[in-house]
Amino acid sequence: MVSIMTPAPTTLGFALLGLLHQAPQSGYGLRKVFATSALGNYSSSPGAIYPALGRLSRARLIESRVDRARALRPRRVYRPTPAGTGAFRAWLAQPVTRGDVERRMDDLMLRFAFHANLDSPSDTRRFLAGFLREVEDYLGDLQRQRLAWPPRMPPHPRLALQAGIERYRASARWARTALRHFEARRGRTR
Amino acid sequence: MVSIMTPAPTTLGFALLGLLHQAPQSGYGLRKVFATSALGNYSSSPGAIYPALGRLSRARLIESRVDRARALRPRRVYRPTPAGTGAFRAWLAQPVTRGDVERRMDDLMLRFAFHANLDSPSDTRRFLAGFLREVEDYLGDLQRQRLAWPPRMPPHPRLALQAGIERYRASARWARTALRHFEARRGRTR
DNA sequence: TCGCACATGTAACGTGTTACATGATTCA
DNA sequence: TGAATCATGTAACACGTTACATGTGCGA
Repeated sequence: MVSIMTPAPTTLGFALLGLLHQAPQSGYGLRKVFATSALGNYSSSPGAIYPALGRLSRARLIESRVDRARALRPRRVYRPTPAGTGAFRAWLAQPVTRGDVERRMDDLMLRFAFHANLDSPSDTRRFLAGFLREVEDYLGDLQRQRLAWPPRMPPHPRLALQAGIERYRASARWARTALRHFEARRGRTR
Repeated sequence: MVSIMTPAPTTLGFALLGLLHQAPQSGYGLRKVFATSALGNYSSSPGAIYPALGRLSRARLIESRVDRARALRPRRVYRPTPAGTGAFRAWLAQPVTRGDVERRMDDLMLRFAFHANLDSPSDTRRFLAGFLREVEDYLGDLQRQRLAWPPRMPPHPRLALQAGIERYRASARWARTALRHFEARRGRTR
């Protein structure tokens, strides 16, 4: 449960929280993960990471201790608190909204990737089913827009719309495949 | 030519500039366009639009006059200046970068759509060729990442990567089709 | 008369970006 | 000796979001 009165973390905050669920780490370690892994879309700049860690700390979602293993170069190592684990799980289990698929596709894929930490196939299926529903919905709207397009206009805007349609079609196909993957595993999860 | 010392407009600024090239409009009119058309991803909130118009004005990229057609309800109507037209064209003709395809796909599609205003098939071809090159480049990286993935990991992150790959594949296919469209028109443009 | 569309703005707030600051350790 | 890496942070800045403020004209 997130304690009331603290604003919800941003996507960057949840990404950090998720990484800390895989292994407690220092700010510098987290920066390296962002700089090298496919999460590279998210900034690894210290001006983003350290304040975000500070906010998570103040919200009591993570806690830190100073690691003096090598005495002269101490690192501050962060780990999630129980409240942080709760907030993280709640974030993962959030229903997929129309706004998410319209504007926050990257966030959605991040959330999906972190379902690996949750290890709850039913939540993953719910996520994928919701994702597919919203994508198909939006796709319908886009296609209706294309049909309603005034003819005899320059081709560029229509082509730009078409690009979007094809990207969302690819997402829908992906979701159907992924859903089959997790349907197949239904009932026989460790 | 953009006068030196004024910072470059944001994407929202260029979007406004582009719309004003189609027809001079008031802030309210522009807001409606954002609220109703497929540009809906960009915010139509007054707190974004009006300050952006103010910045464009200060940079002398647009100018405004007060329309008193119906006297008691005046509107401030904006139109691009010659400098604004120059900046807009320069924005459209900018080469597509790796960073653009990685993180600013929406901006790219907006730019592509506004090529309709430019009406220069060679610029459009250059844009599409650059776009295709960078997308294929990035796709190569993503696919190498997938191959290098440590086996025996939970499937979620790999599937998230796969989703990205398929979206970019769709973009590459789209670009090839669009490029053929403009190649076909080569030489016989009005 | 009520509420909606027209029309333009400002203020507070949070966040990310860029750039800077600091200092130790390791390796060529 | 000097550069790169380890490690943590701060400050200035611009931007978008949300919410608020203000007032007219028009149709039900």
